[in-house]
Amino acid sequence: MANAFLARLAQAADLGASERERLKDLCAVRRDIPAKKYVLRDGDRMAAFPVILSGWAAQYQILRSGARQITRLLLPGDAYAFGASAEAAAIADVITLSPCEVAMVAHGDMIAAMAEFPAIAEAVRNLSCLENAVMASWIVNVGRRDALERMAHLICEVHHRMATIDAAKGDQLFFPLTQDDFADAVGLTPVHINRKLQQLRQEGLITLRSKQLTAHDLRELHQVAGFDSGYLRLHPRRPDTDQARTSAA
Amino acid sequence: MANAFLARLAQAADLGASERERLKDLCAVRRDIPAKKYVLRDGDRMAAFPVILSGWAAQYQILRSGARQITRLLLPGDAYAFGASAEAAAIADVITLSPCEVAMVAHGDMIAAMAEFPAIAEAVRNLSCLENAVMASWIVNVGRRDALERMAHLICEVHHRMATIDAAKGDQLFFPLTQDDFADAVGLTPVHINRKLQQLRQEGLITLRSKQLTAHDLRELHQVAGFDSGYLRLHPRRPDTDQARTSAA
DNA sequence: CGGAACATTGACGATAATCAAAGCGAGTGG
DNA sequence: CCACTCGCTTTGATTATCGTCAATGTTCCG
Repeated sequence: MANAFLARLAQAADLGASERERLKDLCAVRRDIPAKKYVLRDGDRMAAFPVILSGWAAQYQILRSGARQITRLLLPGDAYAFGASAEAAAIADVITLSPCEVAMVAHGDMIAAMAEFPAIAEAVRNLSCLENAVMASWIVNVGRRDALERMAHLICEVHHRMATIDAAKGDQLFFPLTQDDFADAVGLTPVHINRKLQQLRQEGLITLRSKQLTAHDLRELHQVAGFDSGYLRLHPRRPDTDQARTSAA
Repeated sequence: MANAFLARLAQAADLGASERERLKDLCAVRRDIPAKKYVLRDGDRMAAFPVILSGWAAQYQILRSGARQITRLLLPGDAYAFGASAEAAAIADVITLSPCEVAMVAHGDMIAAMAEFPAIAEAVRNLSCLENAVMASWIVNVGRRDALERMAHLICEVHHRMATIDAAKGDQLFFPLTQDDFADAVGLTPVHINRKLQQLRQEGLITLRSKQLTAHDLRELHQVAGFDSGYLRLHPRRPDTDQARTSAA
C-alpha cells in the first residue's frame, strides 16, 4: 500500500511527480505505537507533527470532572496540526485507538515544502478546510441528534472516510472503537451506547464483532443518521459540472 | 478603529508594512448587512469569501427535522473558509446575528497574497489552527457539559475573544444572541436556556439586557464553566519562555 | 396603536445518566 | 491445558436533566 498521507494530499490538490517525491521524503521518520498509547501529550512543544499511516487515533480533551470527549478521529492519512506553528498546535492530547504506524513530519520541512510547491500548500489548505467541515458536523451531531442518529452518523462518516482511502471492503470496515471510545466520541455514556447498539443490530442495520463492522443496509443507515456525504468531498462536482458545462456550451 | 481582519492576522504572525498594505487592499469590497440575513447560502460557489469587520455572524446547519445547530460564531476579524478552494468551501450557511459590515475578499487575491508573503500564509495557517481549536472546544462543550456549564463556557469564550480584539469594555460586552440563537449554539432548547439564564442571573454571575452582557465575577464564571483560555492563545507563552530561557542561560 | 419578535412560566413526558452487579472472552502464568 | 485476571460488554432498576406543548408577558418598532 502506498503512503496514506501522500494519497490524501493528492486527493486535495493536483500534485506532480516532484511534489510526490518531496512528500515521500517527509515521512521518513516512522514509529509503531500500540493501542491506547499517547501519540502526543498536552503541552508537548512539537518540532514535528504526527501523521497516521495506518490504524486509528483520536484527539481528545479531559474535563475536571474526569469526563473525556473525543474531538476528532484520526484515520490513516490524517495528520495533527500540520502547517500550524509549533506553539499554536500544542493544545490537545492524541491517543491511539488501535496499533498505529505514524510518521513524524518535521515542522520546518513541511513549511519549506509548502513554500517551494504551491500545490502542496493548496492541498494542506483544502485538507484543513475539510477538517473544519468534519468538526462542524460533529458539533451538529452531538448538539442536535439523538443517541441512535448520532451513532449511525458516526458510523456513516467513518465508513465513508475509510472507503475514500480504500480501507473498506464494500460495506465492511475495521472499527476498533471500544464502547467507551464510541461513547466519548458522540457524547453519551457507554451503557447507553451498548443499548442503542443493540437496537442498531436488531434492526438489521449493522453487525459489529471483534472490531469488524458491517453495514447491511447503507442506504437505510444513511437515512437513520441523516447523513449526507457532501461535506466530506474535497472537490464537489468539479469533474461533472465542468464537463456538463463544456458539453452544454 | 482599524481593520479587524488585519489586526487578527497581525496577531497570528509578524507582519511587515508591505504585508499590511496588501491586506488592507484586499478588504476593498464591503457590504453592510442587517441582522438575521444570509451572508452566504449553502451551495454558493464562492469567488470571494466573507470577512466580518464588525458585528456577529454564525455558521450553522439545519437538519431534516428542522433543528438548527450553530457550528461557529464569527466575531469581528473572523473569516469564513479563507484560503480554501472555492469548491471545498461551499458547504455551510452563514447568517448575521447583528448588523454586520463584511468585506468580500477575492479568493485569487488571497492566494496571491499568501504566495507573495510567507508571513501572510503563516498567519492564515495559524488562524486556521485556532479555528480548529475553538471548534474542538465546542464539541467538548456540547458533548460533555451540562446546560449551565455550556452556557457559562460560551460566554467565557466570547468574552475572551471580544477582549482580544478590544471589543469588550472590561467585563461588559455586546452580546446580540437571542435566546433561540443561544440555544442553537449550545445544543439546548430556548426554554431551557431561559431557565438556566435565570439561574446565572440569580447567582449574580451575569447581567444580560438588551444585547448587553456583564460578567460580574469572571473568576467564578470561569470556574463554573471549567474555562481555560489557553486554547484561544495563538502564541502560548512564546514571550515568557523565550525570556525565561535566555535569562536562565 | 398594533403587531411581531422575543422572553417567561407551568405542567408533563422522554431520553439519557447513574449505580451496581453479573457475564464474557482473550491472553497470561502456573 | 486449565484456572485466573483484566478489560470489555451486558443487564436491571432508578433518577434527573432536559425537551415538549401551550399559554401568557414583555419589549421594541413602524
